[in-house]
Amino acid sequence: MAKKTEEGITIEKEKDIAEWYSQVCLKSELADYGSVKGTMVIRPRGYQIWQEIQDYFNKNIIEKTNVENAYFPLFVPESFFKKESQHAEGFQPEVAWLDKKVTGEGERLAIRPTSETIIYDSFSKWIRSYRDLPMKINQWCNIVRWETEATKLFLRSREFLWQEGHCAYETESECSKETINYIKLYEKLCKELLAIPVIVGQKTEKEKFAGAEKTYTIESFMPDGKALQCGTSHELGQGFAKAFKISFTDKNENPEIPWQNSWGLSTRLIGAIVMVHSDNKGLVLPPTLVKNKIAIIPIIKGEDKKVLKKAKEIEQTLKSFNPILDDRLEYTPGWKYHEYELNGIPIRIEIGPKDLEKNQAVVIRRDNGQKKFVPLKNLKKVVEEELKKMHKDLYDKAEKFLKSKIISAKNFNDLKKGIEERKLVLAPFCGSESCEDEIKEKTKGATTRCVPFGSKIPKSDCIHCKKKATCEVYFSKSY
RNA sequence: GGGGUUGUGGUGUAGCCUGGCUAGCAUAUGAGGUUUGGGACUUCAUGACCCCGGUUCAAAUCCGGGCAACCCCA
Repeated sequence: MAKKTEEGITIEKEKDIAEWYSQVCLKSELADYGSVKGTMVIRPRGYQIWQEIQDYFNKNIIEKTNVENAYFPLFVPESFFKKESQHAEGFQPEVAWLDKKVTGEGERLAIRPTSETIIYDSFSKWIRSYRDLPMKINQWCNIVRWETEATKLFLRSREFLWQEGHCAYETESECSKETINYIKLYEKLCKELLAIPVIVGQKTEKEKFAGAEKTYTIESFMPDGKALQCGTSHELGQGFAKAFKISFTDKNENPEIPWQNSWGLSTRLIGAIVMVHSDNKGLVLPPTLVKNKIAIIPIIKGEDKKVLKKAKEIEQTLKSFNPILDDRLEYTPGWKYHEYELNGIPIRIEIGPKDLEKNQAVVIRRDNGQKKFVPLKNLKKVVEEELKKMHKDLYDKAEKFLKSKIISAKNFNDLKKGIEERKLVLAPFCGSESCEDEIKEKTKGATTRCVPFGSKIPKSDCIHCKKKATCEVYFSKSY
């Protein structure tokens, strides 16, 4: 049973989204601030969402693509870390180190900002023959990236939870194909489980993962006009394999180097869900993510026991939705409505004396407040339908929003104006890192999000430097 | 990286400028009573000045340092 909360959300999403976001996360009891700067406590309600994501992931991605879950150590020796130079350089600014004084050993230890290095050290011992390939490993773990900038619950914290998949293949083509497949599976997860539409594409040279040849990404767009990277899949080529001396003997007894990819998504997704779906009453969640999909609220008058009896019958009928029957007498129905709205319970069912007479119950949807008077015999069917509809409606609404924010830029002014208006701007681009830096500076913070899948090489010139464009890329501000 | 704002019971705040009584209010929490179709009422109880130092007869208030949070800009 939910505990009493002080009050609801006191600021509107439209007025101050940063404050609103914090309030929703804290007051709906998804998370709390940790005592150490930049850390967060994921509370049971938040962790439950993470578990739903894990369940979906293990069932639909890990099992179906023959990946095995495992666990690797938290600490990465500095010597491992330095083996792949681009990787080391890229992550260097945000790694937290354990000093030699602490370790008592000859070298510092990094607290993993990602686990390529320590996992590939194991791969070098485990991979001997083509018969060992493909090797496909995933781990669920925590990660530390010592951000110095302002942090935000779920979206940017120094420690977070994620999964990281690491695979090694015999051939480049198999590796490429699978790298793309994983990003598409992430897209599917966002749609089916989170009701969040994303743009799938490839990162530019500047934005790709340190040490990767190609990085694919899914990008969602937040109501405040900032993009949020929701998951990535990296084609690593043979760089790490060479650095970690991973090799195998092929069918013809020749020594070969395997091709690798890695892919991950994190608790950041929980932040995306809050941002995209929730409203001024509090949390709104796609029903798939919620264990207790229904709150049943009996309206009890005096000594009358009939209503409560009926409410208990309804509880039994709807058992598969794990309903909460809130028969507490110390709170008024109105109070309970607010409480379950704040906490994002998808459907509320009210049953009172008036309903008893008509043999019905009142079904209210959390996302749109829609109220339906439903004959008791149809209750289960209606609830089932509404839950399904709710998921679709949430997705459709978010997709409509996303589409409304996308514009195409023909010249640099369009781009600048679009960024000022907090849009997601598609523009022809040369692909150079320095050009990207200059655009960021001139637009006050626009970065490239991705080159969307299926886009063609434009015939026009780069929106900024006027050299020949090599791709069409989305620009926006981002988290 | 640069700038700004703010730290008072569990939570949100008043008081600070102009130092001085028992640190006020709301909400939450515990116990009791009355209630129950959109955050009911009531009685009693519990509970706070971020940390360290300085000035002073006297510091929540003034000064210095630290720590933390939030916001804006790069």
